[in-house]
Amino acid sequence: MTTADLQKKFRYHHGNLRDALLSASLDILATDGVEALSLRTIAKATGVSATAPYSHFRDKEDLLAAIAETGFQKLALSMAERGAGAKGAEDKIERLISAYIHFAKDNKPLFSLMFGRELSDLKRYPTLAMTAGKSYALISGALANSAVAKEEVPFLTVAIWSLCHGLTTLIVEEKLQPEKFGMQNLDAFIKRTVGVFKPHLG
Amino acid sequence: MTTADLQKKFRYHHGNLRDALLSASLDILATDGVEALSLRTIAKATGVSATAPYSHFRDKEDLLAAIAETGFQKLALSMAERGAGAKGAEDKIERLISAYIHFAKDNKPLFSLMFGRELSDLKRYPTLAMTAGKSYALISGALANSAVAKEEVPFLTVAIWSLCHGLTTLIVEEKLQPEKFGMQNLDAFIKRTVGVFKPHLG
DNA sequence: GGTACATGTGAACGGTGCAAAGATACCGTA
DNA sequence: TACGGTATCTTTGCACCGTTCACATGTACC
Repeated sequence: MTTADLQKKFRYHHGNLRDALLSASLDILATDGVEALSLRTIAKATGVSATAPYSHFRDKEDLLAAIAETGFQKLALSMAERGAGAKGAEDKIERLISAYIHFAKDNKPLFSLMFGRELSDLKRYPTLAMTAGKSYALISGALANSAVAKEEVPFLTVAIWSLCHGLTTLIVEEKLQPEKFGMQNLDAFIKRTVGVFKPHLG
Repeated sequence: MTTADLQKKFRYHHGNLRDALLSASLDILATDGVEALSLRTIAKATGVSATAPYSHFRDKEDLLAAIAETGFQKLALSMAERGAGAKGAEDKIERLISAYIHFAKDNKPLFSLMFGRELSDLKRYPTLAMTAGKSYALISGALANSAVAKEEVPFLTVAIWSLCHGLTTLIVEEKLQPEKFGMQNLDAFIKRTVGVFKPHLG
């Protein structure tokens, strides 16, 4: 650690408390779940007083929204990456959904925060809503580039998105155990599921 | 109010505090949402001390589980009723899903409690899990009575259930506005959605 | 150099779930 | 009918929570 870092560490102003709080939050979230995310815990983990976060976030929900937003960015990114090398619409949608579900499985608490009831009124966070829309746009885009009729795209997007999201939440919140349905492999199950839409993909 | 009722009201033992607490909880839930459901609020609404509920429930989660269970009963009942007069498997599934979504729309806080993160470990509540399974069994049963091949039933059940649940949560938590997708009528949209599965229903 | 401002601290308030100890009513048994 | 045990309910108190307020402390700019 350089002397500059030390100075930064011990001076009154933190330097970049906002990011430090977000980073600490993500750690706590990943290890101890959403219910362990209290402002006091986060502040303590960042080495700062309990009310310091209020200089950077209007209230707790505001901080959670910022966390959720980074989550939506990661989700959209991982979907985009996974869908990049796809061959054909069906393959692309399979990949997008697979990325979606795997992201949820690998980041359970974060995912449940993103879609939970913690963020009550999304209107308060227009940025968040926009970021969240990216994943949706990926599916919609895949359909638009397929043989599907233009006017069918919105409906099919909603249907596929719903199926994907429902499956994900049911799995993540452990309301559904894939292995109980003879689904040895999650991706095989996804492939089969997307296959349901085959007759509609043109 | 009869004298017996008055005596019951003012005597030390409440009579049936457990049910009274549940009933008060459902009221608070419906009017003020899940986040307003505190043990103190519930107790006060029932006219009883803050810790009285602990004679009937192990902890708060235990009480919430009991509430959720009544919710699952109502849900299964309303699905069964709605699906009773169905003609054919497709019609039946349409009706079941329609009942599911309408129940969620008419009981938003209750629904979000039933499927939220408040009930962390379902293993603690075997009764709840059983009751929750009834709705699932209705869809599964409809498929079993259709022309669908036996070995296809579990997969299709999961797929339809996921689609249904995903659509519902996205609508209820206002992540999706049906009218934005040219869905003037929710039931028309459901009909169209179930239509996706038509080629698979034999 | 001084002043405005952003950023942090500390104490305090009302709310929460919950444990522990005590009071009270009911119920089976003598 | 009297009694003792038990289920039920109250009171008190603790630790934690989000949030507000008055204040302290650095930073930046004229």
